[in-house]
Amino acid sequence: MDQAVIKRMVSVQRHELESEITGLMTEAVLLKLMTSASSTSFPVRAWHTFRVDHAPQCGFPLPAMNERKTLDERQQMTDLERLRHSCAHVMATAILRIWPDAQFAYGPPVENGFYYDFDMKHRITPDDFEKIEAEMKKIAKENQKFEYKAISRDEAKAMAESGRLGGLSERPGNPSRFKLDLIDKIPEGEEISCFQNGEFIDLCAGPHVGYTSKCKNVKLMSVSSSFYLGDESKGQLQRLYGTAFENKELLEEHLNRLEEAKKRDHRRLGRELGLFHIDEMVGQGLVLWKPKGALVRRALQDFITAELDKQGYSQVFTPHIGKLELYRTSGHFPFYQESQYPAIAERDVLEKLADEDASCATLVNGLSDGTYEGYLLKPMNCPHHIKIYASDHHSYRDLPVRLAEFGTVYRWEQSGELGGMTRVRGFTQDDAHLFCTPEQVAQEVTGCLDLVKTVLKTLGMHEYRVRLSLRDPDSDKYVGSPENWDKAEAALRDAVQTLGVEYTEEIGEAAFYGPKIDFVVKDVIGRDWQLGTVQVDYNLPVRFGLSYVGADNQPHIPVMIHRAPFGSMERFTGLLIEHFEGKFPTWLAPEQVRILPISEKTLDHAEAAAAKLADAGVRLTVDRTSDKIGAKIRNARLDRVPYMLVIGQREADEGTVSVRHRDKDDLGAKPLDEFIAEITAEIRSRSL
RNA sequence: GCCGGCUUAGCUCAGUUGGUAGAGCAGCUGAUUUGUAAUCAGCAGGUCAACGGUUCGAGUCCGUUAGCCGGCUCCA
Repeated sequence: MDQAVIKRMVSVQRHELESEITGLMTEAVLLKLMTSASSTSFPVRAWHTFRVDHAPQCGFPLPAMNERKTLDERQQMTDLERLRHSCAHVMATAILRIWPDAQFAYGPPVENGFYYDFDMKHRITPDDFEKIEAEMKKIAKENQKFEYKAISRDEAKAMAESGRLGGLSERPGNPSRFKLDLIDKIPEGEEISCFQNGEFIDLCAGPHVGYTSKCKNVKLMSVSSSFYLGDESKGQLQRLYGTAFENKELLEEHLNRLEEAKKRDHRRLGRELGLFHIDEMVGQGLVLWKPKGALVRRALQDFITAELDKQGYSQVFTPHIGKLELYRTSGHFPFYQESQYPAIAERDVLEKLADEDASCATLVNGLSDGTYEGYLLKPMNCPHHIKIYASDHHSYRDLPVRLAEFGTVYRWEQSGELGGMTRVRGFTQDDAHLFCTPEQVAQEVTGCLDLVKTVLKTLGMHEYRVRLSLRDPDSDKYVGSPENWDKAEAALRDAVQTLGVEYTEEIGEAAFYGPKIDFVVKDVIGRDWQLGTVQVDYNLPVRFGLSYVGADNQPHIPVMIHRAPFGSMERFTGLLIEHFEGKFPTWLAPEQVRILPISEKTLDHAEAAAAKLADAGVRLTVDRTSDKIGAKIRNARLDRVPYMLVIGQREADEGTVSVRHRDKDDLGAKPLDEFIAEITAEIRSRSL
């Protein structure tokens, strides 16, 4: 184990021993922590898992590439995947014809196409695409046959050594180092197969289409970098992405869809609709909610707040910072320093160190090991909520205690990770922590899941998947008793089954302190984003020495549930913008009605109608420009305003408004009062 | 953080082989008072991301930095 890691572990364990909560920790946990400094697997993996799984804002982990699928599994490709995988071979052939030094690693089909990872001297840029595509089309025209061959391990190695595997048989080059490694990864006794098309032979389990002529409807999409087998230490490869379809029409349809998708990108719509802004001078990943975006957020928060009131939550407010001591106790400091904004040292400390001419390192180390005290921008809300719980004595009769807050947290995400509203450095979680008895866990989790489901249903978001993350019984990285784990997992499984949606159970994906359920949705360019999450936690209550008095008049440790139905307001709103293409349902729309007077002559009537609508709580504006009615309608539609009310002389005389919906065109004239009744009902019911 | 690409007016983009910046939309002003997706005219708007270099001369070539975009890694 890395010396530095051991050192940090020991320091935290010492700290834990010294802290008053230690006495309340279970013997099992303590023993595990004490013995773990010499163990090779527990602490690092446990902390790693904590780090990966605990945050409500999580992406979805990529499938482990080094987990070798069996031959059978690999050969279960759909026809389209088979075609795309074959295109990857054609692409490799083309690249080798142009740059014979290319070394190929791994080239699977993926959701919307295929890629191949390779290493070579020349750096591919989009300018090269045309050339490569032309060569690929030539290869398709040559109509090479894909030929399967089973070869012995020695043969395979010999071919790779001479550079003929994943290289050009006619122009043997250096050893194919990735292929050599991949051969070693094939279990002894398993068949080693390769496929040859024309001059190109590749180590490959297949399957492939019959001939390269099938591979003519291809398009190279983008080039990027990757690591061999996803391992940073193994050097950087170039990854060239392409897509392919059975025919030209399907390919073009796909490309058109991508163009359409770009138009609903929340970064673009956010700017066009004036919803949010991210300013270089404020800081990367720090979202400024503009007035219209703020209205959307307020509507969402009002919605959640109403649901929480129904379900017996208590809303709380906590500060944006807390003492380092708080995060030393929770365990987040100093382990996550690299993903936190640097700590804020106390003024006295700074003055003292300045007098001593101390170095920055002295300050940083002192803050890390607790010599000096300071504050941290909160990276999560749990510790603050825990302290609210701990500030009162609790009987089992009081539980569950449900503390909710729209809590803003700050995390120093890597700069390359930031983007739009979906991955940011400051975000507000619609967070809550439930403290309950072990017996109450199942019921509380069900309640949380119902809330997530209600939220997603109300917003018409049906395209999500649910992941139940369980522990790996063969691993020793989890804290808590197996009985508690069984209970927690059973409770989560029962709960997720009542959801009535499909879910996947993923062994080994649990947090080290407990299992969890995540809701994952896709953005317009197909990336997975975790939104809602429900997590069961047996660990933090122990670390903070939480307790309640049970029916037996003895102290017991409560179970904590972390949950956030939106995940974060920023991410959720970003995905919502894309989901609705900016056409928010009326209850969410920042501008619900725009009144369009035909001319200035009816402006007074328009203003009178506006006053009545505003009285009824409708968000509206009046278009006072001297544009013609056609232009006013066009502008309102571009702004995605749900309802337009046209008021001309006719309407003024009759006391009506001509209603136009952004999607349904002219709905005809009706009395203003009737429209007000209809739209307020629509808003109240949060109808889609 | 890593690899690659990009950065010209508020937005979308032109700008030949280096010869000191253009359009459309938006904005502003004026005219127009209009019946269901763009009325007309004028005006204004730029240290060509920043800094440094090569050159008689740099938006254009080279370097550094920042930001953005796509991946990778990461996401307590």
